Amino acid sequence: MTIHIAQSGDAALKPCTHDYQVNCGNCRLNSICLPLALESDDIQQLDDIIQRSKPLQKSQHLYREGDDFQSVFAVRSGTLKAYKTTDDGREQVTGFYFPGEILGMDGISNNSHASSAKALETAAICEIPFTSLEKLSALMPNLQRHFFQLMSREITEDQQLITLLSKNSADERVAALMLSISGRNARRKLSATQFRLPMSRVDIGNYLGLTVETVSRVFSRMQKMDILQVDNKEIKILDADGLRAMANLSG
Amino acid sequence: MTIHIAQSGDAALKPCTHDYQVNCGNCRLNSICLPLALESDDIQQLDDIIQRSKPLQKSQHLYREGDDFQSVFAVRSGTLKAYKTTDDGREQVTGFYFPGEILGMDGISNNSHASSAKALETAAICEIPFTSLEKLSALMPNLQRHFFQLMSREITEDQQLITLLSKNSADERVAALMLSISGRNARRKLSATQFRLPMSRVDIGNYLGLTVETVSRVFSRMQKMDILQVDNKEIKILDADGLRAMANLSG
DNA sequence: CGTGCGCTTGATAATGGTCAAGACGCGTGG
DNA sequence: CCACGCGTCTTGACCATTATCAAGCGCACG
Repeated sequence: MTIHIAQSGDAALKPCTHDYQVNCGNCRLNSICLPLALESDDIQQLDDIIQRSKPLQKSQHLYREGDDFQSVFAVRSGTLKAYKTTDDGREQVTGFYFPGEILGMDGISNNSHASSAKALETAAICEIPFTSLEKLSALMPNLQRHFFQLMSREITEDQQLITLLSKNSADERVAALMLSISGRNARRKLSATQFRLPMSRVDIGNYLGLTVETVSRVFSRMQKMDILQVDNKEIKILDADGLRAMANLSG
Repeated sequence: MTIHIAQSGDAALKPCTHDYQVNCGNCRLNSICLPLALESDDIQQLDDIIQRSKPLQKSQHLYREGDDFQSVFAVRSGTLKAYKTTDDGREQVTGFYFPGEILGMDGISNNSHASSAKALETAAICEIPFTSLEKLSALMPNLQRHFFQLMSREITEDQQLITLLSKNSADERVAALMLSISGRNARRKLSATQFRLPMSRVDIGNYLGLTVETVSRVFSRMQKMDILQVDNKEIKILDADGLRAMANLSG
């Protein structure tokens, strides 16, 4: 994320160049991203259709609700949120996307994005033009299978969230989100117990169907119970079992 | 559904035969179901992989959470609910499936069904073995595209439900469900204003994240406001605009 | 050094849950 | 055909959780 600091002066003048070496073959995320389950020849073909442009700055949009759907996107670094705006102006966050995760698949059904996606911090993105992906999928059964699986996972994750919103208390919801982020960190070989939240309390509330105040109160409560150590966005899980107990997850 | 009444005696003895004539080509649902967007030659090929077995009786399961995933299913008649059971025994209904709709796609990601599906009334089902569908998709770009779109639609619908659960009041949730059922009826050329609910109040509550009592109270309120006429499961929409206003939907 | 935004905390209010009782409908069996 | 019993639905009274409103804190940034 901070690769450019030394030369940020001229990076503003011309497209950045450090991405030349990044490809699916050497990306450290390729074991959890789209290339998963592909042979190296196939990875090369996938790589050929992927477009890497310059990083998204914090609060920039990757796409907006209603935009024509052209591509799905893989997060290489940084974090994004996907959200819909209700017509009375409130915001429903439908997901947070960490490195190695794919977003934009909700645009396929109508050839138009059903939600907006915005960077929560500087983010590098791989763009995968969908028509190319479709053609490639028809040729590479493993890729087709994997993409079906990715979409299916999006469905099951949405259903998890549905259950969470419909059946769980404020404490349980926040605990579940903390566990989810912890698990996704672990998948990327980062600390499962200590991390910085990329999103604001408002975003958390809009994701979990709670108000900022409630989210804040839950964090305070967890801190008082010595389950979490909360310092603004810095989170340290002190009692993972306690957190799991608090989440009281369904399955 | 009642085709067999005259000969139900021998239907119990051997497999029913009236299904012989049903195929994707002549199914009256083919304009809203999987064959949509296929040429008639292609429809024939799709038809060849589809299996039609004897109807599911009310409250029988089509599949259960954790079952091996083999197929996705299209509803030909009747209605099903998909649901997950939380480990404290409560039930989260994740969707209702009417004729022409596809279910089971949440099983693709782990090769195991992430939810259970149960018939709310006698239901005829088309079973589509997934490996065959995958192979066929690789050969028929339109089919691949259409299936991607179906999965994407499932995602956007789940996200609608997420927003509903997270942002809307009990009144709004029930109104939105009534409008959804009304619209799906219209798509099948049935009455948009008068229909019989196939699901119980409990199911509605478990879908909308409400208790039975609240659902019942909302129906009473709507009746009092002359928006709906409710006679147990028989619903008549008296004031569609009022209902839309009450739903206060986001988009 | 002020201004603003994000976060926290407190007091109060409302929505929906819980508990309880009764009505209605339906299938079963006498 | 009616009585019974069970499951589903409705209605009421009360309560709990979370939203709302309001105020204050702290940090970043101009």
